[in-house]
Amino acid sequence: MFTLSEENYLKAIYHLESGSEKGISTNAIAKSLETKASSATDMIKKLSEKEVVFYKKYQGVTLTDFGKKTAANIVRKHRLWEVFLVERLNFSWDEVHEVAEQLEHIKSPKLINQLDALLGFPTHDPHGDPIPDKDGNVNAVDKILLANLTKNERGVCVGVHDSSSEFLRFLDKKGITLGKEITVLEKEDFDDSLLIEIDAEKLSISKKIANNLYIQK
Amino acid sequence: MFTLSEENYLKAIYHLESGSEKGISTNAIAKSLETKASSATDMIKKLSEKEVVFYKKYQGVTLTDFGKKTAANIVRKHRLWEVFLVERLNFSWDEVHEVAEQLEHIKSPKLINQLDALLGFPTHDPHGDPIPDKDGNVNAVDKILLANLTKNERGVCVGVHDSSSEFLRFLDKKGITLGKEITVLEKEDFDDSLLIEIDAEKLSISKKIANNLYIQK
DNA sequence: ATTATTTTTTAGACTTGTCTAAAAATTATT
DNA sequence: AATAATTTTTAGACAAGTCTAAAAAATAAT
Repeated sequence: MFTLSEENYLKAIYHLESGSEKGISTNAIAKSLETKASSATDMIKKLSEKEVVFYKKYQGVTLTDFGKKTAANIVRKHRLWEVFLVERLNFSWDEVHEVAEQLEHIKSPKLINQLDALLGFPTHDPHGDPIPDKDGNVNAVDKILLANLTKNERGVCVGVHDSSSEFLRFLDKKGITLGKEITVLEKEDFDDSLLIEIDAEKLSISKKIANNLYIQK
Repeated sequence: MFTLSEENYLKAIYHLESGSEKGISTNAIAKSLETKASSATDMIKKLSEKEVVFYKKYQGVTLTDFGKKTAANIVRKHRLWEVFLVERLNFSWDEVHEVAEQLEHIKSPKLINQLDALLGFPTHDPHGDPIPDKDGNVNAVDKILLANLTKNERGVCVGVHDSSSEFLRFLDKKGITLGKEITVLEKEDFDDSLLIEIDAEKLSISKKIANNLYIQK
């Protein structure tokens, strides 16, 4: 069994690992958890003892298979709870993160399996992120950043990279939600902004926004 | 804001207070939390600092109004989650306690208000215990122990005193559930056992059972 | 009304998870 | 390749919550 702190470190390492081939640095872990490198080192040693990470001094860490499965299960719980909050408790997608951060640590296999069933075995959370299955497997989808579409290309909005409340509320304000179709009408060389069409209306989108929205062609 | 440990102490004191006029002894608190008296003393001091209990050395503690409200809110959350687990996630009444002990510490007023609404503003948990409202008020019902009924008296089963899994599973086995009507046919002086009628069948009930079942006349 | 027993508190220690400051190792730079 | 800069680790300290053992206070018993 893992403590709250151990679970948070595992989750952070899990997220950092997707998207980098090498071991995860102590500094990266510390930064992502808003703590100090020395604290991260201490915890890494503990996690290594518990055989959820491989660790060699100064070489960073990688999750073991057991570690991956454990971390994926925490992410699974987090995302299932997010679905529950949005679909059953009228939370909006920018309100769920904090609460899910708490709920993900509740220990009860029955609870999470029943919740999964109640929600109809959802595959994605409200931000479009995939929900790992009971064995920790995730269906990777071939989504790309809106910024990588070329002129006249078209796709469906399927996820966000930045899931901060600020960004999500911005999207709400602009009428950009998951499932909507987006067409790139223009790409502006000057500032890399995009002119897109959504709901039959033209909308200008900054580079920053385009780099945080996932599209499926 | 209160730590997990502080919340558990508050809840224990809250439960001990209902049913005793005087201050709650250090020993009683320690026993109910399965810890040592010295630990209880330490925590009592901290709770006193935070003004949720009145405390005078060697005199035991009582909850302040603020403490009562805080504790009642934890109990409210515990019981609402129990209802959710039974009514929405197919838990049986003997499985909910452990999980609710975890869920009761989740901090999100919106979560608990929405959950309350989702469940249709229930007034009692699966064991018949009343759910405090947002202000911490509880509707005390005039329930009495089955053991206190006299021969030929009749009432509806409305709650349990002991809510251990063992006892609850025993009741399941005997077909005794909340809402059922029970009539006392005989009281046996020898061992204080009862002969009751339930579902038009006769059933012999030991003193211990009769002292753990609440009836409303 | 003393003495004995029980309860409560204090004192000091231990664990978990964190921190700062300094030392050691690695990586980057010239 | 040697030095500078950065990263990582170690050492020692601290807060929260717990424990054991001993002291102090309250209660019970003779």
